[in-house]
Amino acid sequence: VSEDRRLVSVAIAVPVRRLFTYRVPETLEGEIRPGVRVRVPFGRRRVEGTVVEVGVAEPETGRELLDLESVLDDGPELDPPLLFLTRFVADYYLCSWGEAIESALPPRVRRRPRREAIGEPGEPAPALSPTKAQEAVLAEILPAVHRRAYAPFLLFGATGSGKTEVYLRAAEAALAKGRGVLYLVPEIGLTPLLLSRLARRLPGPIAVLHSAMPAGERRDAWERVRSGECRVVVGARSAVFAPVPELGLLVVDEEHDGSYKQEERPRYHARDVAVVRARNEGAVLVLGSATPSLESFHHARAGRYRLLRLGGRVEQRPLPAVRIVDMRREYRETGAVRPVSRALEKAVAEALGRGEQALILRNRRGWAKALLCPACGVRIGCPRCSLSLTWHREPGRLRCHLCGIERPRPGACPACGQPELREVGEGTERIEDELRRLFPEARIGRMDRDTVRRRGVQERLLRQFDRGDLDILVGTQMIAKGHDFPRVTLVGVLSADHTLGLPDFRAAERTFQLLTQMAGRAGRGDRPGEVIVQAFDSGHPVLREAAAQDYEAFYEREMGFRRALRYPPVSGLVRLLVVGKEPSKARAWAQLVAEALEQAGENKLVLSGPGPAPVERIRGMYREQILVRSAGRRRLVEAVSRALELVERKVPRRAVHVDVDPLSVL
DNA sequence: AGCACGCCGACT
DNA sequence: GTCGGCGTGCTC
Repeated sequence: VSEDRRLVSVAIAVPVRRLFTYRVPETLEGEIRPGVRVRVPFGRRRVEGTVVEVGVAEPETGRELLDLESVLDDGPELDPPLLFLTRFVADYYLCSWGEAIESALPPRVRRRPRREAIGEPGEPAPALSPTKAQEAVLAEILPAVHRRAYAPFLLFGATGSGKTEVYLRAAEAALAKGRGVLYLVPEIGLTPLLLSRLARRLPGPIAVLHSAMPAGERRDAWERVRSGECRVVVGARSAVFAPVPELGLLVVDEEHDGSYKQEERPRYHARDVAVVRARNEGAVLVLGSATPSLESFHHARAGRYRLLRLGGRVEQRPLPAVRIVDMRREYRETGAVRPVSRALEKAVAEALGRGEQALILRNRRGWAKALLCPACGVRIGCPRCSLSLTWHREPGRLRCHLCGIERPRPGACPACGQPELREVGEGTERIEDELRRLFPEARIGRMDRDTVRRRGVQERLLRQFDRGDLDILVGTQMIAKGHDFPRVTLVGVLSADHTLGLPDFRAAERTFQLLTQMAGRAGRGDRPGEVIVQAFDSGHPVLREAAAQDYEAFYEREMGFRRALRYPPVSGLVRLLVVGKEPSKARAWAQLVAEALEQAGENKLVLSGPGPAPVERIRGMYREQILVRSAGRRRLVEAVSRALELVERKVPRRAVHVDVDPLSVL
């Protein structure tokens, strides 16, 4: 097998985990090197790809190799560190290298007008003098920035403890050393407030990278980063691939946030990619959170990250008082099922009376989760999914939250003809209505996926609430993140325990994070805050730990459970979903996949399933789930990879969905 | 992912 | 008799 300078490996964005070999025509030889984007003939079409290796062996296909068609001169090229990083993504998350590269590149656009970066246009920043706690933390981070070597930190600090100031000072230090800064935030965290704060504090223009940005703008920002014009990048998930030259500092704010995980191929976790990138490129890594993921805290405990604690709130503001209301008792004592307890009603009234604001969380949208026939027990379900339809009073339709299908509300039970259907499981619409009834004078806003569907509505709601034009804001978890409302002194959480019952190993972790985040919303101004948590299972330890804001108690107890059941972070986890239109086919294929896993894992893997996924059917497709666990994550992924090769001929490729390190197994 | 081939049901 | 449904297979 001889190598030939004129043969190259090309990565193409198809879900086939292999590379394709092409011949380089003499005319293009000078331009070809790894990372270059090319156009190639591929089957009956022509596609774009990326040269990943020059001088490779001829593959053993009897046929003549095809020529590269052209080099995309306007296309970007990836530098070696980024090529290496995308290769890691492909190997670890089991996608093709081409798919990984595709998700790292900005969108291709034709003509693009230059747009302005977020520059220095604002007045220079009032550099706050750091608190004692911030100084102590910076005393660890800054020397690492000067050393110019990989150094990972977990910055553990409550909401309002001043993490951003720490990031800013670390960024200043990195920039002063001539190195670039990559600052990742969750989807929702890219607020104008944060951007202006960064722009006013850091020298030079800042690039913003976010997949919701128009293609042209994203492309411009990307070019500015690659050219070195912008040495600070702020962005969401995909910005982890920003082509920052000489990366010195990588910040992952709110590292526990689920939006860092991409829920489509390639299913990468930007935080975990960030860790690999920082290590590869010798950068300082700062993961920040008030409620670290169990993964990150576990790594810190094991000494893989340096744990830095940032103590109490700045300006010595007290933590809010958290009260848990037992809704079973409430029901016994009042004899009525009211979504708002007497205690919460009283507290809202008092807050409004003082001219203060209330934030009410109900993590479920719509009016009623389901319509139930009281005579025969039938529930109106989605025709394509194994899930009930949610009643939305606005616009007066039943809607499936999984597939989006809409139905009119039947006048009577479709099974027995009983005319009255009962509404069960109240959502934000219903809560808003209830609050309007209880507080007819109050100005009430609702923020959930239904009300913010139109562009700009979310910003408007937040602005109104911030200005004091609203007294109460009701909403789903989107009200929990990233906003600082100084006039909020009361936070109410309804059915705080409903997510605890989900058949998902991260249910408790997510509930704890949400409650802690919500508690952090109360009393950020000079007035103390109050949090009222309503729950049926009011004695649940997660609620008590969240009420006490005791992360470490939660961590220790939850780790006991993860250890016992061998769930992450104690063990690596891969989820395979085998999907088929017919349940018998899905089952048979899943069985074959499971057998291949046993074989490829040499019986060292722990398998759960195959069995029906918790949501058995979505969009008419039956879903069989297999969970695979093993102590060594890399070994686990390799075994899954081998198993997939083993079933290549027996199970249709499209039927198998693989999720490495899934956030949820629902 | 595309894109083609190929084999079974309702139409001009 | 054809149009077209989507299962299966391949892409240097």
